Amino acid sequence: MATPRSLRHHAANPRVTIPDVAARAGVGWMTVSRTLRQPGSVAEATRRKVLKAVKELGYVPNHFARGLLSGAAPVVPVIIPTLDHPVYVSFLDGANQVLARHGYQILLGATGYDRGVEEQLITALLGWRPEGLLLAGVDHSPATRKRLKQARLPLVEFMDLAEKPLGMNVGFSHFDVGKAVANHLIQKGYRHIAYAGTLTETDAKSVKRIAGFQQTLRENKLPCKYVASSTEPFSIHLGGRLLEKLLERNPKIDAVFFGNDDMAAGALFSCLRRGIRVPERVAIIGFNDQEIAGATVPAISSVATPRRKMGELAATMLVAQMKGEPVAQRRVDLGFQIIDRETT
Amino acid sequence: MATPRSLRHHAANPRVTIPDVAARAGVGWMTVSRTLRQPGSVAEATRRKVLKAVKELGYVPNHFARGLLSGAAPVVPVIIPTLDHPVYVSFLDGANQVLARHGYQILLGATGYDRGVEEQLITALLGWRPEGLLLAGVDHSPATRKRLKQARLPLVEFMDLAEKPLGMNVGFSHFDVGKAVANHLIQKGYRHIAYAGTLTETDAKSVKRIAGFQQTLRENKLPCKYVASSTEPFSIHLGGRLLEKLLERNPKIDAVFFGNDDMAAGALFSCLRRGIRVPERVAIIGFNDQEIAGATVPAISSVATPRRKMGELAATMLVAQMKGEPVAQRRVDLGFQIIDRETT
DNA sequence: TTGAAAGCGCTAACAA
DNA sequence: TTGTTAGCGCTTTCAA
Repeated sequence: MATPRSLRHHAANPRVTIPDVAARAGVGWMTVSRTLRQPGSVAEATRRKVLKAVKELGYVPNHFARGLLSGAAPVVPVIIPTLDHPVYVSFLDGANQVLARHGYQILLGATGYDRGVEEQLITALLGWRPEGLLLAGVDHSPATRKRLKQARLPLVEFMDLAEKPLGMNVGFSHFDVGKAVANHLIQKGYRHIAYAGTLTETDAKSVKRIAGFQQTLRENKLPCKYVASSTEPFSIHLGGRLLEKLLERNPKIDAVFFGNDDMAAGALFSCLRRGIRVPERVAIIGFNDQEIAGATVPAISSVATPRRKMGELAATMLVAQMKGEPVAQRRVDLGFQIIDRETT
Repeated sequence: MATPRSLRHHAANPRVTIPDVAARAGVGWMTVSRTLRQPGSVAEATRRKVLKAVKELGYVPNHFARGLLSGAAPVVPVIIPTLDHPVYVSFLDGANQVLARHGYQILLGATGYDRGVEEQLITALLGWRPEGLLLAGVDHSPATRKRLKQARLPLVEFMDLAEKPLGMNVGFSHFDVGKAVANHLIQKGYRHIAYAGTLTETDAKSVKRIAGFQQTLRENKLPCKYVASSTEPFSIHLGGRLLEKLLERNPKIDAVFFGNDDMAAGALFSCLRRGIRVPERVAIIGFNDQEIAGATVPAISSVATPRRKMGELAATMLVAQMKGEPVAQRRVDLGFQIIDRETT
């Protein structure tokens, strides 16, 4: 019986298989397979013939057949909310470096900050029987948690810290970031401190950052209700608009913590254009310490977060566990660092 | 015979299979398969039992088995030089949106601008029998070209324009960008015009851009040898250093075309810090029109390139061909646009 | 050093 | 409406 037509989505490539190579090389079926896997156990002349045929025909081993036998594929899904944020891209890049070096391929999944999508994505991706999984964030739907537990595969949650990680965990505490930034600004003498950002209610990490931030303000008897947020994706320009809105509504505001450096930079540029002095009139601090923060004039204060390193470490830990090696620490707090520059 | 142990890389998840589900649901083998594929052809009660078992066991269909039957997988490798460049990330994001919507998964490949790596990557990725392929650039090694021709699968080369594309092609002419920028600067009255960037000899697109740029200068009897380049990855700070080097070596230089906006911004910031007037003392123009270009004070002139749209279009064309639909235009020139702002 | 046979999980055809 | 059979491409074991 030929391949069922209904599954043949399209007139495809001439699927070269081992028998094809064998025919071409004038050798037996198994000889080809063996030449490819254990070249040593095949006569020199035979091997040369086989390799020649492989090359001529452009034979590429079919991962499906292998995967079906082994029950697992050298792929690692990386699930992030969006590619439209340099932080996740840096993570991805770091992880890719390490995974590629170990022969793993990345399957990309972007959830758009939607838990439903995350759930579907994970289910679909699990169908590839990946050896491991890299998952952004530590707050997932119950269904997702259950699925992941059932799958029982090596996995690393990253970008945030979990009390009870599903598998391994690499990140830092966003709540602590909020606290640290608030304390920093208070120490510097600011008293009317605002937060500006996006996804202030959707993204668990933002929520935690804001919670730590506001709690600290409250503990210091300072107003903590100055918040500007937007449902549109963050951008440099949005930062400017958010700052303008904030100052308009509450002229007393003297410092603003932005959800990331792009928005902080936009706020700074807006001030530059409108002649608002930074930090004299209003202080600005960003988040993530992207390169732009250290480059502007004046340079923007920020919070350094180790995202590339996080990617490398998460991948390294995952690889170790996939290979069955012991992993010393299953939960790593990478910390963060406040970078005090010219805008605070 | 059990699964061969040597292929079992590790103690893995308890691979739930259709027979497992069938046993749990107390129904036959095929009934489960059918419930999943054609729910209509199964009795209501049976179906409920099956779905219940599927849920309880956390069954996920094994893509390998399907792939083995159909000979192709709903995955699309996207091969780019690096994730460390916003342009490729935007493309990736655009492509991912479209591909995800059509049920395709992205397999990520980063070549690091290395043709050898590109070749290996493509070979490995072809083993997944992807239905299609997205490939950055149009300049590939002969071996790569041959492999791709043999594979005979739908593919789109993007980011640049090819005379003779391997498959489909979406991009714009980097040579023309170079010409246009040179003409623009000449028209504005600049006479000592430099290029600054990275990968000036490695990346075919840079090479073409510079060629068009220098040819135009030459045609206008202007010096065309002012070039500053670096082998390190581009960055905002590098832009500053490159500009400083250029002005030091050739004080006559009155305009610089940067290989991207990050470097242009770095150059601008450097000028701001050192009190060099832009554009009076030196004009600056970037490339790609990233958001930063329009946001700085003064705003940076640049060349707008349609990278997200390119990703969406490339993916759309690919999907069409993968589904066997006709594709009107197999080679699309998306063009570019010079954005004249305050730095030129 | 090479060949033969079995089976990984699933689905399409056919039969009941 | 459900069960049976065969086979996708490959690797492993066992036999020659």
